[in-house]
Parts: sequence; structure tokens; C-alpha cells
Amino acid sequence: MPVSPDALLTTLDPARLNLPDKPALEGLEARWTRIWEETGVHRFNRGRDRAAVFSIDTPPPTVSGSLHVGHVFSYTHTDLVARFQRMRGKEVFYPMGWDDNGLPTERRVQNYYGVRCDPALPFDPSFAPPAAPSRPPVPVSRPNFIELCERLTAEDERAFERLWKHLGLSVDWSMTYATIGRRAQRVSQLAFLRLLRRGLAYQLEAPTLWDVDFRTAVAQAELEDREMAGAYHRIRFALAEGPSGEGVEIETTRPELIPACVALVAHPDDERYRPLFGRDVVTPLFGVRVPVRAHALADPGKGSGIAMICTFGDVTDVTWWRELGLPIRAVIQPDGALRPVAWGAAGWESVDPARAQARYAALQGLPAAKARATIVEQLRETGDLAGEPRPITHPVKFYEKGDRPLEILTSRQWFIKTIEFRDALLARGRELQWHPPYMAARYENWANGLNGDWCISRQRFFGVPFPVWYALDAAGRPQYDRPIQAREDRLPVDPSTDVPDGYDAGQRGAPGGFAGDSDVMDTWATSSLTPQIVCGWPDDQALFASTFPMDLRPQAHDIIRTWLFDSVLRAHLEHDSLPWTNAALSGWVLDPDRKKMSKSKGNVVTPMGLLEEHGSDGVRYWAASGRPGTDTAFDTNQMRVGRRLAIKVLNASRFALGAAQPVGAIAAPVDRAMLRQLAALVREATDAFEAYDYARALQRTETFFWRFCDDYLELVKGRRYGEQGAEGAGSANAALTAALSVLLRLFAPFLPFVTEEVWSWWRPGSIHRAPWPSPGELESLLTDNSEATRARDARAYDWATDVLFEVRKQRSEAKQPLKVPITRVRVRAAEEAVAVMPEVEPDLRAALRVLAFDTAAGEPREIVVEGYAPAPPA
RNA sequence: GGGCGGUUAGCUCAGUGGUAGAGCACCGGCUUUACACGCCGGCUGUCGCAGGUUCGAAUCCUGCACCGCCCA
Repeated sequence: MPVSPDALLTTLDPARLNLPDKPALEGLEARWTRIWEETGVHRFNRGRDRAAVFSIDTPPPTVSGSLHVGHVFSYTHTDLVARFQRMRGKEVFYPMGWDDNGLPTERRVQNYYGVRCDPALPFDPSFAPPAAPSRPPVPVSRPNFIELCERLTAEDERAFERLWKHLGLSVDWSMTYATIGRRAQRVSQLAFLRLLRRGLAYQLEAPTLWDVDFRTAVAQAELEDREMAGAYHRIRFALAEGPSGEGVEIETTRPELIPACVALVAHPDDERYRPLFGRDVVTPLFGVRVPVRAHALADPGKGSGIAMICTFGDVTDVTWWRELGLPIRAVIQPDGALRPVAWGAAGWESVDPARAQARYAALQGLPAAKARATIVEQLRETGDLAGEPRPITHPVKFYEKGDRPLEILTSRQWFIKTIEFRDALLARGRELQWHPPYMAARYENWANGLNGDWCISRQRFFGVPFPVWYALDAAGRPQYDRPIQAREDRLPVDPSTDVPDGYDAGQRGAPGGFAGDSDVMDTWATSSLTPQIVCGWPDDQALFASTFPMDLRPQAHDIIRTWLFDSVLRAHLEHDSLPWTNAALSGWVLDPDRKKMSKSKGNVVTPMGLLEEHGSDGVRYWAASGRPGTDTAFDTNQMRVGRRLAIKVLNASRFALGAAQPVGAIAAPVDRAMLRQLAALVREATDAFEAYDYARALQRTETFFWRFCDDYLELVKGRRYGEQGAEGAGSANAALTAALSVLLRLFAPFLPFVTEEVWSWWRPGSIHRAPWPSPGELESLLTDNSEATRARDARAYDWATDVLFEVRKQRSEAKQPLKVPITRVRVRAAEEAVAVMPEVEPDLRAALRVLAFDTAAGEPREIVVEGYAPAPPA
């Protein structure tokens, strides 16, 4: 219910005015979160058109983790924008999600209940989890496992919601979603099937990054480099033909992959190795003939300049293997150990199969690191190791959640086409408005560095399954090239329990029957669809039309390559548009050592404890000082400052409203000047907010407010109590009321609790649905806005504050208490100042307890306290 | 190795061509009918370093150093 600006500013219904004697912050969070919920202040009202809606794609926090101060920090930033836009008259679409999909939840459920997911098992409707975690873990079906995941995350979600409400997030809590919820699954599966039909999703047996502990494929975006100790091993390969004893030495950090060697490679221009190109060499220990090839990626300066190509030791091996058309000889199995190999069989030909088998027998079943040590011993024994291993440190690729180096395994995986859209995606990145703008470089970097399509299948259980089955041939082999797709109207489906059309359940796994795809999607394959999930695509077209493309994606900068990039990709492919027009990247919370606030530290300082100690408004104040993209120090001192500001708002408001009658025309020059300065502040704060610079809006408002309290309130105190008659009091009261109304609204996004509290003393409705202040509503209160009057009013106010400062300073230096009146202040000043003195002198006399001013025009300026009256009797 | 950001008071940070700022901390004073969770004052700087442009540079340009992040 919009209220007209005039009513907001000038009317004060004494019957409504309800000033507490001793205002306090305590209990405001509990009171107002309850009232906001009851009155639906933050509820999204459907039916407005797209232009009237501001829609926010909030990051769903991971529920199996815990919320820490970093969350409080960045989620507050989003809420500041949401509250601003709501007051600007936008209908704010601000749902909250819970990220319960994926590995973290899976691990937690396994440990918590002592269960293990076996996707081959059928759903057991009467299943109940063990009372205590059992050893060994109980195998359960995927639907049962997911049920447990949902049960556990539901508790976390309630705790998260309580904290968010206490912090004052103006989320519409009737619109929550979970990334493993039915709707997220439906959208993920639907989007996938549409890509599949358009040929934009495909499956392929291909070398894939693989984590041997999680036993799943991972995507390029989930990689990180870690500096590891390693060693160069110089290893001798004999020439296949020619005099014995002739050979070539390569250098490798992974000698355990010699049995997987398929070629040697050197740079085409490398004179040392040119004569070898096209000839064969024989691998040590295993006696496999492999060719020597030329490729530009071979670095002549690295090691001996010639390298062995294994299937697969690293991503360069994959490139060489693909571009040189080499065979595969894979030795690493999914758990990271060396798999059984039949030497002498097809693909494993050896000049001496018996010897190869004997050597390999010592390696088989060992994890890569152990196999390395063993093979080095063997090479030493045979004399194929030249010199001793040379220790180095080098970057090694890890899955970001993993503990052992990634391997590259050949397996059947699902991919979404990405590479061929690189240019279009770069263009989308430029179309997006980045806050701060330099974050766009992260996106460009990433897009330019992509070297393959996005692998979206994961060999895990708690995730969104691929909605496809495969027909089994007479031998029971799946026909992967012709997946049976689920019908759109049936989604979501779980192919491990649901049965495709045309089959019955008894045919599962039987020759001539069917089998469900056993993989689940990468969590980012779901998270990249949060705009589609929250905006109702494709089932609620009305909602979708009024919210998509969304206005804002707030997120942390470390997931630009994943969440942001993938979301842009999905919207580009599905809707040929950006998913949102603005992206706001929040910085990190740094601990006092300027390191990213660590989990352990974040857990020591619990967010709820902070909110209770400093008040939600105080904590929000600290968070609001962090501009988009800027890392901010964890600083409880700033929270204390914020709390003090909130208390000041309470007290100053009590003063401003404390003698609110009589009200009259705003006629005093200082009153007018103050309101004009406030109008300028409104302009500045509005501009800052529109540019997502809420930190500046707060800082400017705070500075104004503190001066307003220290100078203006002191200056008008006597007058507003009637010392200069009803007219002066009426002007001061009207100005105070107007200023308070505007200041409260400027502070409302930052300090939602205290501003709402004060608002409720004298205004109907919530401040959070009140219109954002405009300069015009203040200027319209002033009858004379001519240039001359403005200048003269400003001079009067400036002069008054100058005198205030000078006299205070001298009183402070003279160590005279305020109750001692100053008998006389001699003033010499420029003509302009002297001219306005009569208009401000009564205010100054009252504020400073000066009995008399002696004012004269002249140079230089001089303001001198001439004496103090004897202290009045107590 | 490439890219991005940062370096301003003891601390946390504003300040994009015109006399270096705020808060906190520190020091001194003050019970002042909105507020002692307060008020009034005071102290505090080779604006990372070196060049350059300019009448004038914390601000623009070049190089360097250090810190952090992103990507190889």
C-alpha cells in the first residue's frame, strides 16, 4: 500500500505516536521477523509485468556444511540490494535454495547412518535406517539413500532458515527450493533431454579426468593445481632395430606408466631426435615396441627433450594420443591401482611376454605411488635407469575435493557441447554487467582456456540421475548408442527404479530387456539451472515471463568458472539469452592475517553468536562496508560501530519525535539548508545503490547522520522546545520530522530492524515497503528554492557550524563544563557571515550557552570566547 | 609463465588532476532533560619504490617490489 510522499513527511498523528521511554535494540530481531512473516512484507506478489519485478538468483548454500561469517557477509550484500529495489517500488523476487545435491551430503549420510548406496538394489518402501551407524555399512537402494539424504538435510535447512531470518534477509520464505528437490530434478532432466535431442548433449567413450578415491569423473572446472614433490627419472629405451646398446633416454615423473607407454615424442625441429622419427623403440622391462613421433607440444627444453606418451599420464598425453592417432594401453583402474594385464595378448604385444608378465606381477594391484617405487627398483636392477631420480616440485592436477592426484581414465561419459560456443559465450560475458567490472576478466580467462566439452556425468548416487535407459541385447549388453529417453511429462524419473515405456519391471537387467543409466549429473549441471528452477521454467510460463532473464546473480568470485559460466552456457543454449543482466561478485572475509577466513576459524565464530552479541543490524553494518569484489577483514570492531549507529538511530529518533508539536512552515535558514543537504545525500545514495555501491550509500548516509546529530540537533534543540516561539519550533519540528523520515528510509536496507522499530512508533505500515526517498519530496517542503535563498541558507548553516566548532573547541581547551555559561563571544568575520548572524544567533546562544555575541565585519576571521560566568549554584 | 586486484594514520578503510580524510585505537575534558552503548576536543602520514606527463599527481603513464586471487 504505497503512501504518498507528503503524508510520509509532514503528517504526524499524535494519536499514533508511541515513543518508548528507554528504547533498546534487544529483542528487535525476534519481534520483527515474526511480524514480517505474519504480514508478508517480503512476499513476492505475482502478476506484475517484467519491468516491475526485480528478480534475484540467490546462491543456495550447501546445507551439509555450516554457515560461517563469509555467508553472513555476502548474503547481506544481496539483501541490501533487494531491500533497496523493493523500496524503489519493484516487486522483488527473492527465493532461497538449499544446495543438498552431491558429494558433501552423500558423504555425510553415509557416515551418519552407516549406509552405502547400491544403485542396483530395488526401492524398499519399508526401509528404516539403522538406529546407530552400522559396520559394515548397510547397502540401500538409490531411492532409499536419497530419502535419507533428504531427511538429514531437512534439519540443516531449518537451522539455516532461522539464521537467515535472524540476520534479516528479506527472502520470500514461501519460495524455497532444494537442488535435489523434485522440481530441480525435473528441470535438470528436462533441460538435459532437450540438449540431447538437439545433439548438444552426447555421450562418448573418452579419456576423462578421474578421481580415484571418489571413483568418479570430474570436470575441468573442478581441477586445481597443487605443488607436489616429485622426481625426474631418466629412463633408457632401446632402439628396436640396429646395433644393440643403441637407445634414447627420456625423462618422466611417472615411471610407473611405462607399461602404458604408446609412443615417444619430440619436437619436429629437434635435431637430436629427428633421425628417430618413424623408427621404433622398445620399452624397458615390458619390451613393447613403440614409435618415435614428432609433435609441436613436445618441449625441447624440458628434461631430455623427448618424452614418453602414456595412456594417460596427463592432459598433454591425451592431446598427443588424439592428434597422433595412437592406440590405448591403459593400466590404471578406477581405484587408482594397476589393473591386471595379459602380456602377449592383442594390444599388449611384447618382445618378451614372459619377462613382461614377471615384471608386471610385482606392480599389479599397487596404487600408482607404490608402483612407482617398485618400478624404479626394477629399472635400477636392469640398468635402464640412468643416474638417480632428480627431485623437483611441480604442479599436479587434483580434483578440488580430492586427496590424490587425478588420473585420466577412458570411460563412457555424458558431455554438453561447450567448445564450439566459445565465441558466443565470450560475447555473453561482455553483455553481462559485472560488479565490479574487472571480474569479467576471470570469465574471459576461463572461456579462453577451455580445452574440452563439459563432462556432466558422475559415478555417484546422490544426485540427479540421467533420465535414460538402454535396451539390452541378447547377450545383455547395453545399446549405448540408442538411449531410451523418459517422457517429459513423467519427469523426474529415476531409471534405477522407474521402468521405460514398453517394458515391464521384470525385464530390468535381463537379456532383451533394459538397464537404467547408472550415473548422476554433476551438481553444477543442476546448479547452472537455478534461474530456470526458480523462475518456473517451463511449467509456469506466467512466472517465467515476469522474472526471466533475472536481474541479479550474486555470488562469490571463486566460482565464476563453474556456477556463473555454466549458468551462462545453459541459458545461452536453452533460451538464447543471458540468465541475468547483472552479476555481483562478493569478496571474501579475511582473518586478521589477511588470509581467507578458514573453516575452523569460521566455526569458532558462529554467526548466531555474532548476531546475538552485536545485533543483526550491527553485523549487517560491518558486512555492508565490503564493496562488491572487495575482500574485507573480519572486524568485530566494525560490528560494534554498527551497533552504536543503530542505538544512535533509536535515540536521535526519540529526540526528533519527542516534541513533535507544534508543526509549521519550514522557515528557518538552517532548517532549509539541512534539508537541502539531505536532498543531495538522497541523490548520492540513490546513484550509489543503483551502481551496486551500497557501501558508499551507507558511508555517506552515516556521515550525514552523525553530523546531523552532532550539529543540527544541537543547534535546534532550544528552538524546537519553544525558546524562540511557536513559529521557530514549528519550523524545527517539521524539518526534524521530514529529515527523520528520509534518514530512516536511507538506513532501512542496512539496519532493517532498528529502522522498522522507529518507523512503527509513528508511521503505519512497514518501512520496507515505504517508497525510497527522493530529493523532490524534501525540496517540495521548501517554498523558496531560488538560487539566492539556497546560497544564503547554506551560508547561514555553514557559519553556524563554524561557530559551533570554534566555541566548543575553546570551551574544551579551557576545560569548562557546558553548564557554565559563556559571558561573551567576540566575532570578527567576513561581511557575508556577519549578514547571516542574526538568523542563527539565537540557535547558537542556546546550543553553546553563550550569553552574548559581539559581531563585527573584518579580517582576519576571529571567534574568541571572552569569559565564563561563575558556575550557577548547584 | 599469463591475467586481475591491492599497497594511504598504530588498525580497518574512503578518496580517479587542485591545501591528505573517516571510524576505531590513543590522549585530555564533560553526568549536557535523545543517547555514558553518550558528548566536546586533541594527536597521528616521505599516500609501497623509482622515473615520466602536468602550472599542479595519492589520483594519469612506464618500470620495479611486496601481498592476494584467477588461469596455465
